[in-house]
Amino acid sequence: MVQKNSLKKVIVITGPTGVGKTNLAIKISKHFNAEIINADASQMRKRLNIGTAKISIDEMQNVPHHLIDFLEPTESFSIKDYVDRARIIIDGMENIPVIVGGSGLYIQALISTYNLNFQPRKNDSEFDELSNEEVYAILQSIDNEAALKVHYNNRKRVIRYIELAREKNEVEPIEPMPYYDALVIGLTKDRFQLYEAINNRCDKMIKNGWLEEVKSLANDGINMELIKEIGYDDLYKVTKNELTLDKAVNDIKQKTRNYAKRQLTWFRNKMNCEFFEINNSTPEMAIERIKKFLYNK
RNA sequence: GGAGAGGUAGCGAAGUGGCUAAACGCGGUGGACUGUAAAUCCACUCUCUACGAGUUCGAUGGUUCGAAUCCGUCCCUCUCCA
Repeated sequence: MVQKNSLKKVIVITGPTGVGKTNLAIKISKHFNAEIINADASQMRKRLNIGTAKISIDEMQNVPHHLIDFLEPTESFSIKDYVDRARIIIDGMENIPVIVGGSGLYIQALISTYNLNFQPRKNDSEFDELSNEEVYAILQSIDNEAALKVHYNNRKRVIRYIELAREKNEVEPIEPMPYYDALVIGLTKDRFQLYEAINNRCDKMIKNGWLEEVKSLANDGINMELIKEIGYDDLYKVTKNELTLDKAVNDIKQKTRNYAKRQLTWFRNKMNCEFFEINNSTPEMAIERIKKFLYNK
């Protein structure tokens, strides 16, 4: 059993999209002379700048940033890749690591001992001809316990559970435990205000040239269908005159709001967050809390 | 002023005498989720003291054992003609 106080201390700043993570992270990092490790899957990708609200070099204010802007737009990447790279960076870091982002699963996998020794997801077509119910029946027959955890319509997860079940005997189980001593700060905001912020930010992104960003990607032959980040496909359709800009913008706002809600569900139920309501708390309060966590004072 | 069409739950939209508290879609809310996670999926959504009860389908008055559905009157919206 690893003693908790022997684990490396890390700060995590998470929260739904548009809540103001970046801003707070910079303030905190400057105060503690910390370094930021990005935990936002979308912001890892190069050239998806405006649409993912990626921090600019200026905004970084000389705070070192890691694992941001390093993947090709459609390059495949997984949680395991992320965890491996992030841990190398964090474990070798002299300064305080501040993990910032909204990809809950990535954060969870990074700060705890997720079992990532299984084979990655395959792209096999074994199940192509089968209905959801039929695929689910296969899972039931080989691992009924796993089957009870998914809905048969959640095809992606059902298939993944089949893959895991087939490997189960070859992979050593790992107890879920903390990997770092993490203080997880979850930023929240009144729902209505959060949605307004998302809407406004989306309008701003369009003004800042998001559509041009999309055009440039498409012009360079990037397969736009492989970009699953919210908005890119909608705007691509606008460039092809398949959708009006107005409609696209509305759809994007809608999808982003839905996404923020899903994130909140995750933070509430899957992560051990200390929530900071952004209207009722100041960066100074967060800094005080972090001081207490780091230096026990 | 005349002729037509229509007013259904937050929105769009079915329903045209009992099986309707009212299909379906959207939105909203809650939830699941250990390898593409800005993904994938599920549930709930008139009200309440909630395995039961109470109020709904523009308003109002009727017909009927029974109406969102049939009839009268009124109000409002849209299109066309003046």
